[in-house]
Amino acid sequence: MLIELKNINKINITSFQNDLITWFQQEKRDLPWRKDRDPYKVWVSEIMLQQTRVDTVIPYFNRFIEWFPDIDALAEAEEDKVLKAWEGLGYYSRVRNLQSAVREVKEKYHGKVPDTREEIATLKGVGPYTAGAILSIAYGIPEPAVDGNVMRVLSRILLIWEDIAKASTRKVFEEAVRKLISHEDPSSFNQALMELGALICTPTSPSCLLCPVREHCQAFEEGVQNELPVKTKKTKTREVQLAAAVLLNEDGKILIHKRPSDGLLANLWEFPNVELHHPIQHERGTIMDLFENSLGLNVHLNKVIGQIEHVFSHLVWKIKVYIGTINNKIEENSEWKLVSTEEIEEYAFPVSYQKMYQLFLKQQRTPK
DNA sequence: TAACCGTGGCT
DNA sequence: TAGCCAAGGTT
Repeated sequence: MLIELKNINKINITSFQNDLITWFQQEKRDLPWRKDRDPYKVWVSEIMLQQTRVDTVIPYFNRFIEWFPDIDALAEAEEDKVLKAWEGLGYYSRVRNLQSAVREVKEKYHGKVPDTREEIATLKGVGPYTAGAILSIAYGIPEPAVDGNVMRVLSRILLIWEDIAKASTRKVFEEAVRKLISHEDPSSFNQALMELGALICTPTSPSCLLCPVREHCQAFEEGVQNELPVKTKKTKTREVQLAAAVLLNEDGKILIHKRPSDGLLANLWEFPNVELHHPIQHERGTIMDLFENSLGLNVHLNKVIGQIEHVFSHLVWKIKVYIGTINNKIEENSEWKLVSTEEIEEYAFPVSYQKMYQLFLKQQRTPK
């Protein structure tokens, strides 16, 4: 760590801070979470922005703040409505953790978001980056907020060759930021590093000729900006075969199921489905048996209406989609619901099952 | 440490 | 197109 950071001595820190912050003040994007420094809104935006693009987040952020304008509103909301607000954003545990943490802030901290790293970092879903982001942006405290942008930018400026895919590497950059950060304007400094990474110092083909801190950049000086940062490749995804069905009862209502409260897509809704472990199970009759065993209901699968391939970050679902019927009377409870096509809009589904529902609607429009 | 946890845009 | 990538956190 010390060996890497010797390159900090080559930086004129005051000049670097000034060039970076001046550029940021002139060029920063007008984003909805930059309208004020409300710690709650900063917090919501930082959670949404985790592994998610700015353009994707903007409409979600606006609607989320409209539905849940403050800590009280989110603390008191139904989880199903909170998940509906997050529908399509991905990484759904983020918002369940956020609501849990907001409730803790309401009860334990009288509704005020903590302003120390020790306290804020204990909140669910608030890791080292998010803690630093809230502390610096909402409270003006000079704490590092090291995300992928910051590691990319500083790896180039300081010529740091450590693998940023390794979790332990983040500490190297936090130490660097602690030495570089402006104590006059920590908020602008941290945001400027990220903004620079997003707009200028991009992963591929960085716009060095437009860069406000080019003269401080050791990678540019050596012509190796395209070799940084060092990031090892991830392992490839595994494949899961599923059969899923839109099942209608005698009244034309659709059977839906709430997923378990942990693991993939936790607490989101889905259509009944079974995993196909062996090739032999791909016969329709066998799949019907699997459904009946899994649901404890008399199921008839009418026909296949399509095939869906859905890619997650670490696995691929290949879903054979059926339309079918159920004869038995079903007891609705917290886990199983029979819903009309109007009522279904109130439930949060992952994108894979939204695609499946679109297949069903298309089938309804063009019967036989 | 490395796997898990989503989605959509880009090359 | 298939892989890479984006303001990470949890286990």
